[in-house]
Amino acid sequence: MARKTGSHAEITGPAIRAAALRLFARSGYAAVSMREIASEVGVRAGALYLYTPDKQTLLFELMKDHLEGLIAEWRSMDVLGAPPERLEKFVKYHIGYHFDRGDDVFLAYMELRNLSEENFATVEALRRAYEDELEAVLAAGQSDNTFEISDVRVTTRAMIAMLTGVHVWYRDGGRLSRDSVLRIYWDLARRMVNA
Amino acid sequence: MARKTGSHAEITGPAIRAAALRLFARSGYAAVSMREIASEVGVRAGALYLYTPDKQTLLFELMKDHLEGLIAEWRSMDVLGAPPERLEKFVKYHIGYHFDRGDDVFLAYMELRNLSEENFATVEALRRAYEDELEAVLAAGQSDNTFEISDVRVTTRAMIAMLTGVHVWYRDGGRLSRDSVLRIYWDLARRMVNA
DNA sequence: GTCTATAGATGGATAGAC
DNA sequence: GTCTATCCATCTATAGAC
Repeated sequence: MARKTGSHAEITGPAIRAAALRLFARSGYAAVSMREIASEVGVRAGALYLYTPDKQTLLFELMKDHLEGLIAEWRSMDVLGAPPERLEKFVKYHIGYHFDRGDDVFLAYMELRNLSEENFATVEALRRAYEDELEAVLAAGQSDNTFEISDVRVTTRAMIAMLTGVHVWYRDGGRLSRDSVLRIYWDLARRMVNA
Repeated sequence: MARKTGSHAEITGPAIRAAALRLFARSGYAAVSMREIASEVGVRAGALYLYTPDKQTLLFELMKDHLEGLIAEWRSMDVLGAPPERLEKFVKYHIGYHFDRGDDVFLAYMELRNLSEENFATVEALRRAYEDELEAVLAAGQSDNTFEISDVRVTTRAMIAMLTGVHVWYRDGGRLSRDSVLRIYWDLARRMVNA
């Protein structure tokens, strides 16, 4: 962790973001100090300001980059298959993302309150765009009668909440394997739309 | 809001708790100052310490009292009906509680990270006890084959997450009435267990 | 690029007057 | 029961040395 004085632009920047992500996710944005982040990286607090104009921007960019990546990656893999296949793919993609990047997902979910008004609007639009990806799948299935859904919008929100909840309890090495969890949640999602 | 100096023990105590609840839910525990709470109540910060030993205890008691009430009220109304009826009752009870006491539910859900180790253990046990109430209903339905569930524990958690998510988007006066929301979520929950 | 030092603000909590 | 005043810790962010 500790590091001697010198030039390390290539590693310090990402290290700061990684430390901030981990600490924000664990303790909450407001409860984490810049000194704490710096200490985790092995620099002094002042050095952080070479990489971010302020703490708020650090939080905002973590959330924004995460959500943009989440959406872009999904769009790159969503194909025009039948709605049930697309839904299965979405469910497993979403939960798989939680397995590997749980802190990112958690942060984007928990720290909305600590964004400035302007940053909140940007992040909220991204969250809505991601939700719309699932909603499009459900709507497609309703149109061709492979799904039976009473309210597409509410079902979308309910399903996202259900899937995101996996981060509350899942830990690697526990009672269930990742594959088991994927199977169970896909089964629940499938039933929610009568597929 | 502002109030003259004098004795107001009967109203100041509850007013402090109400203000703290609202502010903690809106901005997060760590982001709210004791001065802010006091200002909302119409007293100075020092006066708060006549009613709570410290800020941490204020948070803890809000969460603890809410969860104890949530569990006690449910236990007082859960009867030994058939599992599908009991599940319907639970779903509507849980969401109904969100409608009327959204801040309490939100707080107990979001501020776990800001509890001291000891307080966390207490609150976590209460949360688990509430989860167990739903799990008992699902397990009963699995035993008598009115439900078809692949993993009772995971289904319990998934359902709680789904139901709790209603607080993210529901607002009175929106597109859907409370009754519509209850109906839609009950339908989703019913499908999750193939009832 | 990082450090030391510090300005300037704000935080939780307490003491003592009323 | 509440207020004023304040202690002391801590915070974000900046300035200037290296």
